[in-house]
Amino acid sequence: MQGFFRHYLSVYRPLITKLNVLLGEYDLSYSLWQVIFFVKNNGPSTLVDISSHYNIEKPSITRSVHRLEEMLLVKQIPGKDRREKIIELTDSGEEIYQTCRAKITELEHMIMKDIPENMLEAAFQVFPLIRENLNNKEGK
Amino acid sequence: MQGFFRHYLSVYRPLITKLNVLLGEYDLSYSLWQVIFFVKNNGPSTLVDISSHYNIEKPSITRSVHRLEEMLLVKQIPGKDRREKIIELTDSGEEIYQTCRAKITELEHMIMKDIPENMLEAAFQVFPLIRENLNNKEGK
DNA sequence: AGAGTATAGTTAACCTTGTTAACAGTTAAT
DNA sequence: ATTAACTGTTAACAAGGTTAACTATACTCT
Repeated sequence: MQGFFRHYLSVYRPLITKLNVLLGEYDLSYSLWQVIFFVKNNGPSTLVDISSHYNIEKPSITRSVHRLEEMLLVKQIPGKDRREKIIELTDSGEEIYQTCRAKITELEHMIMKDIPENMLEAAFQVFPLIRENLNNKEGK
Repeated sequence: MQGFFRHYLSVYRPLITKLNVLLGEYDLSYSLWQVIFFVKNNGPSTLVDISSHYNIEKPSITRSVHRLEEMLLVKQIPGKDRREKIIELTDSGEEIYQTCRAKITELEHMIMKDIPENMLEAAFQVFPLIRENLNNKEGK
């Protein structure tokens, strides 16, 4: 099983490139998409929510959110704690989410074409386990 | 099987971070390691060899190779075509290859701990197939 | 043999996306 | 009431990719 990382990583650049081309049509990139995706699927969120979920430092999230605000895909809503900035998708944010989501799913299908179901299944399940192990090592 | 990309990508940052910490002990990073790895496993190579294997543009490879030369891990050897720059590992390059290779394999084992063999096997086989599909879409 | 074309590598300028450090404003704790 | 902790922002930086333009060398082909 030597070479696991190498095999894993060799997929990364072609994949992220394709995703960025796809999202680029809507002036998005995967890093922006991640924010949209999170807010859509977790409801109104603070920057810390997003930051800690993806393990990305706050300044990076600040930047992404600012861009999404400029693009009017995301807006701030009032909250009790006035330190926090709570954001949610705007209507056009929702729209673009649906569109991109569909396109990404389509791409997923194309990429998994002709690959046996059971293999994909197994791979699919492996990722969370690996991430678990990666995190555990962290705390050790 | 929706969410395949997301699951895949959620592993990337923790993994590459760990690798970069590991390699950082030897003043390397994964991008430099890729060059060392390629040259070790493919014998003396030109920058174009490396560039086209990883689908990374030449200037990026130029930069990496220059760094490795400064670190004396890689050296140029004479070739017939005087446009080409053919490089191979130096002795200390070989040494550091062996060391890092061992460390990476060790990390691989730790990360795959307690994950059923058959799942890993399947995942392992899936990566090349996915890359294939990604590339085919390219040419279409 | 010479003109034009193709290829290898380099340099410079730039972009994206991450990081740290320092700070302001707000809330919580003692 | 002070002090401590937390949220978000800004600024400066780093890694690692890109494109465009260039030099030097090799190849092609009448």
